Amino acid sequence: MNSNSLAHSVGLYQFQEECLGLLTGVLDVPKAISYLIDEKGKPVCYKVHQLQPSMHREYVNTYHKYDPLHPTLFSDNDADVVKMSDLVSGHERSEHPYFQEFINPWGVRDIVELFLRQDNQLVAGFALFNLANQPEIDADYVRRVNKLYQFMQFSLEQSIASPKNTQFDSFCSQHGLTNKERLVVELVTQGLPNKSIANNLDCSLATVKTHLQHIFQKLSINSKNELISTLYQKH
Amino acid sequence: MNSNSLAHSVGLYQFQEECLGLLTGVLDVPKAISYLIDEKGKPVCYKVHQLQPSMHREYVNTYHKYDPLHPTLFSDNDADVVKMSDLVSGHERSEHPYFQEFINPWGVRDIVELFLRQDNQLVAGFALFNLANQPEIDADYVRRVNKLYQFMQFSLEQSIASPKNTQFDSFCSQHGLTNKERLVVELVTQGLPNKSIANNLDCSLATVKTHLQHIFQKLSINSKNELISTLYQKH
DNA sequence: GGCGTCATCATCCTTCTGGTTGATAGTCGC
DNA sequence: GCGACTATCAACCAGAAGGATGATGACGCC
Repeated sequence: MNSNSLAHSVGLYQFQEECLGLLTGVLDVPKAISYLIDEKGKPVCYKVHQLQPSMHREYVNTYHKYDPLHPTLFSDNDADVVKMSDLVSGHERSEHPYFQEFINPWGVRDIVELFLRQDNQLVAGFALFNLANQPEIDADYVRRVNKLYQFMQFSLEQSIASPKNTQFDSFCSQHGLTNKERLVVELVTQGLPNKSIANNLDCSLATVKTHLQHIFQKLSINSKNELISTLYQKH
Repeated sequence: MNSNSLAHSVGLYQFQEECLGLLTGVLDVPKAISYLIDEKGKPVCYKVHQLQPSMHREYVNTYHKYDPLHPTLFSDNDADVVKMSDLVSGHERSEHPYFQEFINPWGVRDIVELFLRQDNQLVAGFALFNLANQPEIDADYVRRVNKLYQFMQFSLEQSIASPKNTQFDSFCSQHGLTNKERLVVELVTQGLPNKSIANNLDCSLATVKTHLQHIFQKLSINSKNELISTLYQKH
């Protein structure tokens, strides 16, 4: 277990939700989506804001591989707030199937993507949509997004170092939980049923159950209920 | 800040600065001021944003004692975001020296004050000014302030360790749980399966399940997992 | 007395969980 | 390369939990 990925599961799930609420609550955002990024760089735990499920499905099934804002493209640099229109030429915009078949038909003019990092590694992303029937994204909007981003990143860094999370961390290390197992624990503490956990992690129910089995064994417990209560009683 | 309050507010100083930056960066705020609140309820560690030193001096020397938004007035309730114009009558506004001599001459039309709390105790405040030459504060502005406040408070709770004083009683009363139901909730938080709960309460499994049904209805949840997690996270 | 609430229990049915076994595939260290 | 660990998934089963409905006795209230 390396120190990078250690950071992954620490309270991120709820943090992500709060961030999405902040962005959509403060800015004029008709659609937005956020995700965590697992140890392989894959987006998981999607949370959407007024985004059609069918649009998301199209993206996940097909178009994600053409996404010029896909997190894997930004894992090795230090990009934080990126605007799609700054990256894509007019030619691409009119020619490439990603735009012809996906972005344009859904009425999307532009997207601003935010990347949160821990120890220089991507851990979460947020995509804010700008639609064709809206005012265009201007410099002031970008400035605000940057301000919000700055505070989110600050808050994230604070949270990780906080006693609450170091306790969670040491709890997990104490019992030798792997990264995936930690993430599962976190989702369990949110009160989610296994099916939702599987959806969030984009894996099968069987996998979730196997992870749980291992967690139960490592902690010498028998149920998710016990997991939550032991977790909170230690704190 | 003395050593006492330092212990109380480790990390708050920078947190306050970041919050002020967030508020002034995202909202249209011509002047703002923030402060921490020491153990006696006194504002300390002022940080200003485009606010004239002389105005601040006047306030600190003289007018603070008339301030209808002064933190001491809100320490015993759970006010979070407060607008001056909601508290002050037109009569006061035109008659009272605080307005005649201080607020009005400085061109201030309205003020929105935010109060951050830790363990139900005030720890920091933020005053956002609205000037006479600006658009008036509207509902949307207040909504945005509330969103920002919500995230600030969340971030604070994440960042700073605090003995989780889960007001269990108030939680139960809030949702109108009966005594038996409270008892069931308590046993659920111990991670017990229904059968054990039944044994503990010396009643049948069916009864426990009925109690749980009622609890779930009252809290609008679906499972014991959710029950435990809402209990620990929301309060 | 009648009404509402609370606590109690039962039955029936569906879904979710936990436990087990077994299998594949990738990574890491030696 | 080999073994240990990790992540993934499948199938199966027993038992637990969730949801609906109905019923009974106790209590307090107007």
